[in-house]
Amino acid sequence: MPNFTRRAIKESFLKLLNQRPLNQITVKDIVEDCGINRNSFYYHFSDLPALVEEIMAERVSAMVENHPTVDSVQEGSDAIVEFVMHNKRAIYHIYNSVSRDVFERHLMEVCRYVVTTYLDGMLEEVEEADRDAILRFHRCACFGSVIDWLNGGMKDDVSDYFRRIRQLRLGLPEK
Amino acid sequence: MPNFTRRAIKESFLKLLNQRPLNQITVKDIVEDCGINRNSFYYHFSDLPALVEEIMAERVSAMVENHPTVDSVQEGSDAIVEFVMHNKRAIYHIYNSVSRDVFERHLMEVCRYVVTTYLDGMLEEVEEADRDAILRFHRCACFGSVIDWLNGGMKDDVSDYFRRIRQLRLGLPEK
DNA sequence: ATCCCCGTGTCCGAAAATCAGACACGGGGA
DNA sequence: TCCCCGTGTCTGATTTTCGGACACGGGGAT
Repeated sequence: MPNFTRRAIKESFLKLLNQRPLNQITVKDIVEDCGINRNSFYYHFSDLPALVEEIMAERVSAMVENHPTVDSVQEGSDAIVEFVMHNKRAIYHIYNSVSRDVFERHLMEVCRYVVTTYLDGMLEEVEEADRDAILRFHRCACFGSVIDWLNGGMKDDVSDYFRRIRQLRLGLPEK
Repeated sequence: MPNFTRRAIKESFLKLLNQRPLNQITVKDIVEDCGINRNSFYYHFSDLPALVEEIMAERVSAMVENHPTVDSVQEGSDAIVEFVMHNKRAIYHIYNSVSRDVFERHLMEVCRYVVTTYLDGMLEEVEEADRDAILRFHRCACFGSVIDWLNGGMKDDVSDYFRRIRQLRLGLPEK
């Protein structure tokens, strides 16, 4: 549980990320913000990209843990919406920066988790190849919705996008 | 700035203090809550009363720093009200425990600061002995208001008490 | 082009903080 | 009375943080 410095570094980073884009945040800024020695930063993280990587991975697993039993695609997408809306500004800065790939990779991982957790049980009688295709379709739909929302200036509520997807039920075999 | 463990101890303590009275909180509870070794607690604080003492003192100075230029008794009492209302449950548990004296001592210090900061300038032509008496009266009035509020079950808004005091202007020489 | 400032990443040894493990003490319940 | 549990203290090992230094490279100024 300890390693409070490690946590303080992350908090300072996210705090700064809510103020300006990532490429305007230096290691020096972070260590000065939480008042620690610069070497202590490098003791915990090899460099700044490593910090970004860890935070992204952390958010994914935290979200998964907060919704351990996703028993409906509603709950699943709610988790994604909650995550995205709560970290709105930080996501904006990460997305519009050199670390876009890191964010997209983890976002895709979240979508994969949510979609497979819910849909897998509904596709038991579907052939393996078809099932993979359907899951991939839904996963990419979730992912793309968030990306679209980001590119659209983050104006609308993301949940609208997901609601539309659920209503369409594209790629789902008729019962 | 560092010493994050020290801060984590305080946060855990206040967290627990929002759940149950102080005499039901042990050192063991605190160290387990923030996941540190028990010795690390004793490294930072000699014992639990010392922790209470430091937190109280800290809140006083924080409040003073947040209102560096109290240019009206309105602002001054607002600071007290804000402090009291924001730490409602914690104050309740501290007040109804063995550490009541610690709380009262620091609360009185807050009132002293607020009252003297504002009233001192208004009492320049008053004699030394009278000025002291007037200041003491107002200081104790602020202090007593909070105590009264605590004893009354913390139901009303404390600001009502202060408003009444300001309206009465007892002990203030007529201009 | 050159200089210079600044952040980076790395190293070192010193200092501080955290740890595990033990001990005696005292209060309170069985 | 015995026993459990939290306390407060100690020791030494380990981890973490620190200050200070270094070379490197990019970018702005001259």
